[in-house]
Order: sequence, then structure tokens, then C-alpha cells
Amino acid sequence: MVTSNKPEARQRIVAGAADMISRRGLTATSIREMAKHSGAPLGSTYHYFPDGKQQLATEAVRYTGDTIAHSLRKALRAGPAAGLEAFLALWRAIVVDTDFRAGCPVLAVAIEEPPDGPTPPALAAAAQAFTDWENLLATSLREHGADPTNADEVATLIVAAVEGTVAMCRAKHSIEPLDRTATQLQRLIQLTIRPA
Amino acid sequence: MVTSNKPEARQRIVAGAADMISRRGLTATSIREMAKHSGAPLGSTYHYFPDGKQQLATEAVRYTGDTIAHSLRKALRAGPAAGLEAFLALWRAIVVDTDFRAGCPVLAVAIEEPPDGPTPPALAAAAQAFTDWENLLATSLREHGADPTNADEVATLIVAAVEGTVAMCRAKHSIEPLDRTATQLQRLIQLTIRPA
DNA sequence: GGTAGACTATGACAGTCGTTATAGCCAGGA
DNA sequence: TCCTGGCTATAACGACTGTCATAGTCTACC
Repeated sequence: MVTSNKPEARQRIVAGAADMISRRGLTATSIREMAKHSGAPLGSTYHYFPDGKQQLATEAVRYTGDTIAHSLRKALRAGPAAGLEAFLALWRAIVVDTDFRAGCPVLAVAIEEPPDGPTPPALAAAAQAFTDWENLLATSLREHGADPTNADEVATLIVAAVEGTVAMCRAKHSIEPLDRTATQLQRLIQLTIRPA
Repeated sequence: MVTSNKPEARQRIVAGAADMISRRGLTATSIREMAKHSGAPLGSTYHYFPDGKQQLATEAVRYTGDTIAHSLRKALRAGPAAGLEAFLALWRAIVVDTDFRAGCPVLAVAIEEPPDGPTPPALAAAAQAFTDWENLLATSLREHGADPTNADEVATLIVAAVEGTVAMCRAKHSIEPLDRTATQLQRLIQLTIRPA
């Protein structure tokens, strides 16, 4: 604790914002709440993120996208099935540990109507996060013998299904949907890497 | 136009609220906007829905859940594949017709953190809508020879995947994810109703 | 004609929103 | 010692939030 922990403050705000957005959604989360949730003063958020809420939200989405991608990449070194296992475990932990209150901030940003004009950067970051995850899964599937087209389609299905299942778990206050989805997605992976 | 169209006003408000929630989310949509969006005065919303925003949101979710369930039930009479086809077409139309601005109000409500205390009725309605859709699909799968456990799991996967895919389409401003998901879900249905 | 009840118009309430401005703190280097 | 620059504290801005109360209009029936 001798060294200043100021450099970490910015990071903490981003992580806190991601958590908050994953619970409440982007528009429904105020900058004041994000600041308080990460123990930072309101003034600091505008110091670190001069472009305001939009910039903070964008960095929060990118942070989540990169964090998940990093875990996924590592797990996929043991093959697609292990990668899916880790991907599911990751979301399961988030949902269960927060008692079904938190979910995915990328999804939350994705389903908010953008204002007229150019696509807001936060929405673009959400699209990028989805694409990154899909690419990681598709590459792994191809490397294990999947037909390229099938690999792309299954990768998209996995990301979509997991995102949707997390939402269903929150609504039902149960992780059962995630267990069901897990079984079928694993079955599909086996079918995909060993072309019938 | 001789008869009064007042009885329809309430219905219009509910439908308008569902559309609005599917675009912006529940908390991010104000009662004033919902009223204006359906051409009703603000005072009328509190006349028809004395319990305020919560009641209106709940009815909007139920309305969407029932509407989709009705279409799905009808399409499933031609079998699970036809049912999935119709389910996908339905969401595709919503997403494309609104230029990727609207999605599913049930999902939108499902991912909003409830306040402390009892589960809000809108969230319960979202859970019910998901369950209804799953049951329709699972029943149809069973009726066409699927193993019961597989039927339940595949039904959950279908609902989750479609919901997630709609969100991905909105983020990417493209219906390609829906096409990919469609192909793989159809493949999975064929595999499920003809046990390997 | 008159009256009851369904619906609407209007305005207010206390609170929050995103954002900005200004002034203050408090560490580091000269 | 002073001073510079990163960070914070405080207050304010107009606009918006959910909700309610009141007064008004209009329609349908007796």
C-alpha cells in the first residue's frame, strides 16, 4: 500500500460500470451510480472519461469483451468442448454469484435502441465482442475437423444461445436453462467436429 | 367509425408499450413516451393502468408472450420444423422492419435487475412467456418422436438461441446471425425427432 | 333535458438525469 | 519554499422521471 493506487482507479471504474450495466442496462444506469458503485467520486469519472457516459460505457463493453475472450482463448487450447465448458462456467458463476441479478453487459448494450445518427461506439463495441467470441470458437472448431461453414454457424449459435440462456436464467431465477443448453451445445459440438 | 373506438385504446397502449420496451428497455422507457407513442394522453395510461408503469409493463410482456405463443402454436401444427421456421420468420420481420431497432420486450424485461423485495410481476411475466414458448416446442418435438429429455433441452436451446441471435443482429445491423442460427437449429431438430 | 360515469387536459410534486464550472486539495519536482 | 498538475469536492443548469390531484369534457342512458 506504499505505492499509490490511483492508476487502478480508472480500471476499477470501468469494471464497476460493466457490472452495473450488466444488471440494469445502459440507459437505466446513471453515472452517479457507476461512480458510487466503484467507490470513485463523480468528478473523477469526468476526469478519466471526458466524453462522459458514452465513453465509459464503450470502455466497459470492450473490457468485458476482452476479458471473456481471454478466458475463452485459453480454455480453447484444450479443444472446443473444453472451451464451451469454460464459457458456460464463466457465465454460470456470474449469474449464480449475483443471485440472478447480473448478466452480460454486452447483451445489455446490444438491445438498446441507438439514437438517430451514427452508430454509437458502445454498440459497435458490443458487435465486436460478439464477433470476437464467434471467431475464437469457429477457429477452434475448424482446427478440430469441422467443416468451415458449419464451424461459423455453430460458433454463432453457441454465443447466441449462451447469451439468451443467461437472460432466461435471470427471469426464472434458476440455472436449469443453462444446464439444458449446455448438454445440447456439447452434443452439437461433437456432431460438428466429427462430420457425419 | 360510427362505433366508438375507445375500447381499443387500452389495447393500443399495451401494444405500443411492448414495442417501446423492446427498443429501449423498461427503465429507459418513460410512461410519457409510451403514451405519446400510441397516441394516447398521459392521463389515460393512469386511468387504464392505475398501478402505473409496473402494471403497464406487465401487460405488455404478457401481450407479447401470448401473441408469439399463438403464432407458434398455429405453426407447430405442421410440425417442429415448420414451427421453428415461423418462429424465426416472426423475429426476422420485427428486426428487419424496424431497421434493427426493435427486438424482444420479454428479453428486455428479463435482463433488468429487480429491486429488493418480491419479484416484480413484469419479470414473472417474462419468465412465464419463456416457459410457454418452451413448452409448445417441447410438446411438438415429443409428438414427433423425440426423447422427452432431449425435447425439453432442445426447446430451451431454441428459445434461448433465437433471443440471443436477435440481440446479435441488432448489434451488428445484420440478419446474418439469424440465418446461421436457423440452419443449425433446423439441423438439431432433425437430429432430435429422429433419434440417432 | 339532465345526470352519471368514462375519459382527458393541465399542472404540480419531489427527485434524478447528464453535464459543466469553479474552486479546492495534495502529491511531486525546482 | 513555491508551484505545477493530477485529482476531488460542491454546486448548479435545464430537462426529464413516476405519480398524483383537480378540473374539465364528452358520451350514453333515463
